[in-house]
Amino acid sequence: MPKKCNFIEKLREAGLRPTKQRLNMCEVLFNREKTFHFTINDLVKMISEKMNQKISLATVYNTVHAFEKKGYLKEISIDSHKSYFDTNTSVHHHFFDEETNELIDCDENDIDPVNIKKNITGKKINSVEVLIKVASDNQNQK
Amino acid sequence: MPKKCNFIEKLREAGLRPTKQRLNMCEVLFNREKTFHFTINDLVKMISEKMNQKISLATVYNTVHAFEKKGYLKEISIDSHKSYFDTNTSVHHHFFDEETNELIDCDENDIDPVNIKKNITGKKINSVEVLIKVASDNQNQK
DNA sequence: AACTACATTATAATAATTCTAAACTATTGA
DNA sequence: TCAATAGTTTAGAATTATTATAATGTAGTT
Repeated sequence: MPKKCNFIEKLREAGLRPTKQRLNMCEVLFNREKTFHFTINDLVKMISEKMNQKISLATVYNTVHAFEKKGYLKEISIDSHKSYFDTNTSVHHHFFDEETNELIDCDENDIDPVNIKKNITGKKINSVEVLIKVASDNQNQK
Repeated sequence: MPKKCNFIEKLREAGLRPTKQRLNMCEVLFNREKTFHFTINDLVKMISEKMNQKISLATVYNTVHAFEKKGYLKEISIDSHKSYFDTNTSVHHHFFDEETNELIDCDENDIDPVNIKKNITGKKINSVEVLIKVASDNQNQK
């Protein structure tokens, strides 16, 4: 688990000034065992609760976008109304539970690599993302 | 290519009343050789141009959502700011050109089926979608 | 310490989408 | 055929999510 000083480094390396607000956000986002998914709304709540300190909504948007640009966060878009960010920025896929609105990481071992046989001419592939939408299986209860 | 009467049937079968507006939208969306992708904005423009007739924005939203619910359209979400609809509702994947903002169907032969080895317990898979983000390959020019 | 560039903030502005309630229209059945 | 009714369309208001603005504040540099 990284300490505060590591976040200062982390921000500096990305060319971002280590401000109070950014360090608070780093604490909330990265000072934990497991990576997780959140919406901007979730995050604003988490910051004000955990840090017990006010933060401007604009700052949260700015900082999330700065972090995304620097590769500290990844956006996962489900549909036009559901957009999440992921603190796990490695290449991995997702399950999305359409009933609970829960986004769940897909373990690398649970899915075979996606094999693209033919790409578009003159283009390079930047990313390949699989989204598996699931819901409860009620066949048994019927 | 379906004729107007087919659209009346199509709508009725889905439990939607064949109104003038919905038939116009069917013309614009489904009376063509190839399936295509559009945003709500695109569609509003297309209707007013092609049909030479005014349509309320609210109606376009309502109708697109009704069509989506009935399986006539599928939403493809790229990120929180880019949401497309697809008149091709079959299971297929997409390329997204990050430079031109163009969404391109991935031919079935160009990608191997995605093999999910382990699903979440108690859940059934509703859909599996792959999104391949591409950009121009400038390595040669460098 | 003072300067400069960048950040934060509250608020305003914008954009996308949904709601509302009145007017309209397709369907049903007398 | 015509009235009843249930669903639909509409303009505009309301809502929500996000971004812009401009004043104030802060980090890094000299």
